[in-house]
Amino acid sequence: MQYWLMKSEPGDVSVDDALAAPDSTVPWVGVRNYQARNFMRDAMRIGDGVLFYHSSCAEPGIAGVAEVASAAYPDDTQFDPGSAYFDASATQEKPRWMMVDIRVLEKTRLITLAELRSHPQLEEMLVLKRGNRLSITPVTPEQWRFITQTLLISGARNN
DNA sequence: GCCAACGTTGGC
DNA sequence: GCCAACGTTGGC
Repeated sequence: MQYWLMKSEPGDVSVDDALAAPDSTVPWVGVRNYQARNFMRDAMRIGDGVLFYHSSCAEPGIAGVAEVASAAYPDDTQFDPGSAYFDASATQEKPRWMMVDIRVLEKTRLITLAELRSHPQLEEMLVLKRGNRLSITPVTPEQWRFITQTLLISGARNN
């Protein structure tokens, strides 16, 4: 069992959008970065924990808890010339980009970037590192526990 | 919209 | 394989 943080632009796919989908599950379309793809293709397992992060928006932060709901499979938008995610060098025989399905388990209070940065326990989180641009990053068990237990459960009483 | 930081591309 | 130029990310 591993843990991940996955960024999505809420104007594209938000936690609410995922919850509105059948089985609260959405395909993680559009990853076009090799490192992020490799995480999905090589390291993710069904049932892994996912922090659903809203990025490139007014209030960036963790907005939900989710899980990996499928093995990796080809992202069909790479084959679609009409898609913003089209990749001319990908073929059906040799797909370049993969994705997994993500099932949202719970919409949480928004844990903002500023709040995440305020906790020394989280200072090693990759998503908080200077210049980080990876849309998928591993989360340690300790970080996962701190966020899902301390911030979301204990913290929920204060909200 | 700005811009720092990083990833990718492509000429050599 | 180097590295400059370019494109993208994403917070502010």
